[in-house]
Amino acid sequence: MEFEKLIEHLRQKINLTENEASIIVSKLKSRTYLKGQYIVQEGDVCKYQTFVLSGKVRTFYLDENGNEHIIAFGIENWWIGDICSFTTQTSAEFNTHCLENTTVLQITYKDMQELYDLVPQLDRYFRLIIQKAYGNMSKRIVRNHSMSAKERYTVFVETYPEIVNRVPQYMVASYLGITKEFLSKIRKELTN
Amino acid sequence: MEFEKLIEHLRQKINLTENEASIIVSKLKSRTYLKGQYIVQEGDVCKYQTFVLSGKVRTFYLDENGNEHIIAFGIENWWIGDICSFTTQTSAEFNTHCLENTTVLQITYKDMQELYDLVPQLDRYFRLIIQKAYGNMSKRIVRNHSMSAKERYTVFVETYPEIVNRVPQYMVASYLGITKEFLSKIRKELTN
DNA sequence: ACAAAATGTTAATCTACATTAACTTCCTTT
DNA sequence: AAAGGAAGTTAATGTAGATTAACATTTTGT
Repeated sequence: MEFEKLIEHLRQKINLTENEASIIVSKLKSRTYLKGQYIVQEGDVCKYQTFVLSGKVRTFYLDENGNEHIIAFGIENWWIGDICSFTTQTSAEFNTHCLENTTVLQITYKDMQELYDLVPQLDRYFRLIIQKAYGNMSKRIVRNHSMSAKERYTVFVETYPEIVNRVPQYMVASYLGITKEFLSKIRKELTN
Repeated sequence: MEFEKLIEHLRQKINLTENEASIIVSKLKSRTYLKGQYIVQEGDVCKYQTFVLSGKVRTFYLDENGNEHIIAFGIENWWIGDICSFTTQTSAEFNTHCLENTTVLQITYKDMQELYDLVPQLDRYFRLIIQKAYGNMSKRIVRNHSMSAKERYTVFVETYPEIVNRVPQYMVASYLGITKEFLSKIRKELTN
């Protein structure tokens, strides 16, 4: 069943008794969003910790000039949303938007706090997950400062081949922090 | 005593019994590094989780052209080092270098794993710490993509006034991802 | 107190990438 | 299958910030 997919995912990092697994399952809600719908909107509080079962989303910031800046993509088996907003239950600065019909599992803030007390291993699981994400963010900052746009694009293609082919090019450009026109030029140079 | 400073710090986020506190204290080693010494060097494995009691450090990446890119500063009450290297016990890509004589508390990788089992609240503590750091990193990426260097400098000055005045300007420039010459120009414009 | 090193400034020139705008191709809806 | 919108391309021009190099100032070690 679909809840099992998350439990399996958790068990790659932590041990869970059957009882603990069923406690977690009891807090999960499954939901499907349609392409174009928002899971989190800027200004709202991010209500759920959200795990993607299938589909594809992007998390982006909208600046004062109305330009989008993509912070992250999210596909199968990724946790998504505005972590900052969720953990502090304050209004979100970021938007999480579905690029396809997307099926997710969600846990409310209150349930999540209870879960952390009922299943302490979840503290460990999320510590491990976020440690890794933090390491990746650090490296992304370094790359932004030390590499040219062309090099960054090449690294992105190698790191996330499954994303490059599934999202519009202009979103890859936004993720890399360049314009779609410049990415287009880079791609032309790379094919020659 | 100096170990108490860390315990107090932990108790701002989690509850610790006297027994748990003394278990943690039993794993701590205090050490002083001199100005100019390295706590972590690129290529070595980051051996310790390190908490700064006093002093000041920077963590930077050295690119292939020999340019430094500062990822983070670290002062009193901050955890520092190369998280990626520590958590995977693989060789570090980053260097952590003392800008002043710096006194720290350190826990080895092995002791840290034992501590997580003996004091499960530590999983929570580090989850909370890293969640926050991750949120800050996300915002830093957004600012790098959406704001001019002048705006980023202004935000930096407002956010970390205690750092701006205590580190050389060229390091602030490196942290912001610009050259020292350009930062000099920005500062001149801002004083007019 | 002095010399040497580290840090900071200025200004000219250069370049990676942005902006604009016109055009093409692809995708969706009916 | 036609039409309209979304996505991608091309090319000219503009600009934020890099590079270089010479010089000024501050800090440090002896």
